[in-house]
Amino acid sequence: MSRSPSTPPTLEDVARVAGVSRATVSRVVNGTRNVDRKIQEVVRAAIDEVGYAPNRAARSLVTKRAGTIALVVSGAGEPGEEGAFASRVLSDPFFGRVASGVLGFLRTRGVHPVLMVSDTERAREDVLAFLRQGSADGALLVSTHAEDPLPARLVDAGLPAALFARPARPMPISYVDLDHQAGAKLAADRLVGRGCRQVATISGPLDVPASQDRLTGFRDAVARHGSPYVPIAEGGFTAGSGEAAMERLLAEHPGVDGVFAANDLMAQGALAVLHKHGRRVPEDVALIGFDDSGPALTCRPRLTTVRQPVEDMAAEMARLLLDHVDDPASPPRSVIFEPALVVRESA
Amino acid sequence: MSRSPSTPPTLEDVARVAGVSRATVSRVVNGTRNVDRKIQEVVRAAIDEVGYAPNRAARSLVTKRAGTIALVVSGAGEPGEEGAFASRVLSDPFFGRVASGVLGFLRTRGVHPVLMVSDTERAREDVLAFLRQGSADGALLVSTHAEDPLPARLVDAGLPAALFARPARPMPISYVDLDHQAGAKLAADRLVGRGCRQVATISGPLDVPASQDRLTGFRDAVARHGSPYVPIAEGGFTAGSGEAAMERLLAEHPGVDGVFAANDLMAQGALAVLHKHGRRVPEDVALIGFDDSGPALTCRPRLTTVRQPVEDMAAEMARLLLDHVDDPASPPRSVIFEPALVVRESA
DNA sequence: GGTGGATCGGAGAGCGCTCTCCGAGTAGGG
DNA sequence: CCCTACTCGGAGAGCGCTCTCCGATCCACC
Repeated sequence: MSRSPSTPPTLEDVARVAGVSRATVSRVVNGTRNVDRKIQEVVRAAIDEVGYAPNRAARSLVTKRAGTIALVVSGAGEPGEEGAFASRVLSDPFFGRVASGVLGFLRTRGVHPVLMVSDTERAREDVLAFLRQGSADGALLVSTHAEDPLPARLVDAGLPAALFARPARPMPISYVDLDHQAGAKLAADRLVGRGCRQVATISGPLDVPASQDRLTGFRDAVARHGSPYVPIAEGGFTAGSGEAAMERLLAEHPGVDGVFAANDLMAQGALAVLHKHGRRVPEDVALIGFDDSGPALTCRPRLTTVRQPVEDMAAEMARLLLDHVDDPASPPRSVIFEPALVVRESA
Repeated sequence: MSRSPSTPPTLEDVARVAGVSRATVSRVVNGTRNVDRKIQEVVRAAIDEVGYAPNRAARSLVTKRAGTIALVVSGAGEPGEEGAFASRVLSDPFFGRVASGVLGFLRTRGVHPVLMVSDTERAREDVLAFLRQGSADGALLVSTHAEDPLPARLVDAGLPAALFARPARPMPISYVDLDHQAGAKLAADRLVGRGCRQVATISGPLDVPASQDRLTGFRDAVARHGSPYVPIAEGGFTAGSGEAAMERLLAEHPGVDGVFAANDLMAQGALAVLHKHGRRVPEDVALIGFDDSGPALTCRPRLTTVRQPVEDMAAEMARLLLDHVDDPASPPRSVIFEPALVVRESA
């Protein structure tokens, strides 16, 4: 127990100590078939005695399962920005919630995710190679922009995968998503309900399906309240882009009294600009964000926002992938989650 | 090329197509020994033709290398908070920067990190088991609290590891760290230099070495300027704890005109409280944070803060680990980085 | 007491790869 | 022309595991 041999103990060692065959030890370890009670105890004692841990490589060589999946953050770095993409995305609390949800689910199944960033063609090849060489059984994909070629490549290669959001183009792949339109409607109803007469929106990048849905959902809901026109300023999901968008909105529509930002970070930026211009929130301008992330709580006033159940969605995504890995013949599935309005001070 | 056989191509298949032996293909793939030019070309053509990718499990079975390391976020979840720890840490932009630095370095070496959270005894066992079964060649550890037992356990088990911060108790293990005292001195000098007469500090949890260092570094530097007493409010590195700490400070020392918060999140909280009490920043109270993270930039006024080169540190940590994995006989090493003051509006 | 079936342990093949050892070929020196 | 030295491809063992097949044992039932 205390002596540490140069080489870790193997099944063979356990078998010798327990006085049984390798196969029997394997059966005890994996719980396959019936093994006599007494023999089980002897084997378990032997395992403890030698400090045995099954060798992952040997096991997956024969089972053809890695017991690992890839958690891929996919997107396009600006050429030459070298790692800035990784930094930006990984520092985004939204990704933290996704990772946390994935981890929370996977730990119940004893599998661990490998973290990968695919922001260049080279990196995409790495991901594909990683999966093809059996290092991971499948991929969980969180894309940050619409034209990501990786999902299609995975489908073409027949590699199991699940996405965090509906792909830009329809393809046979599992995904989880939010009913973004419903979320935007929640925001619109709240804004109009509290008496806003001139609402506007700071949208996300319009090539992202989620941004489009939030925009059309917001527009439709506002239209249903009788206002056909909604000023838009497009942002990039960052605080800085939210500031710029708010400035534009204020310049072009000084009378705006209600703003729906397509995420909290942009709402935070908008808030700063509103403060700067002496507009009180929510008295002069009501503001609603999206995501219910950290910034929503640290803002003053705290943000009224649309909450997506990100952790639950991420867990479900992991479940979809694992199910597909277990039964490769099963068809792709999608699960859509419902958002909820979290009312705080800003609207 | 286009037909997809039920089973992926192996070395054997490549060898057959190329008309050489398995060994030769292996040599070409791995670049070991000399192989005749022409044969190399034939082999490479065959590899492309069959779409060969070396099987990771088979390879690591014989090389006894996983080609993977574990990136462990270690800390104590409050009993029963179930996954909240993971969510909190992974959403922390600081961790995002660490992950990004690690990833940036590892991708140059073709290794990928497995993300693990160890917040319970069970989870710690998982990490240990994961390493002992050879699923990863070593561990990168980011601890959030001082009494983390994992580093010692890794050392005892003889498993390669590197820490992101100096361990609470000295032990033979590699780590990178910041010269926290120097960072705190930077803040103190700035505060005193701009004329603050009554400075105070919001410290991190005092059982964390980094917090202690920042506190003593700040105290010493202020003392060197002639003020022996520095009011302290202990926080927990969260925005909420920063708010509470600032409230206490203001209640007990209404005349405070300069505050050093041990991280940006707490500074952000302090800022909100300062606003609430009608204190202008930096005119009435100058405020300095630590980390130069996202919140520092999104705050208004933007935070003057002490920047740690987190990405560089994380990359170095990964390098230390990989070096140790390559040469297990090499002694543990530590690398200390220098902080820099980033001057913005808050001080 | 004989027989069929169920239960459960052991033997051994083989997963895909690396690497040592061997031997064939070539070249150079005496 | 022979012997040594060096280069480079092939054969084959073996990494640690799972799993199929086989055979031994035991029991129930006729």
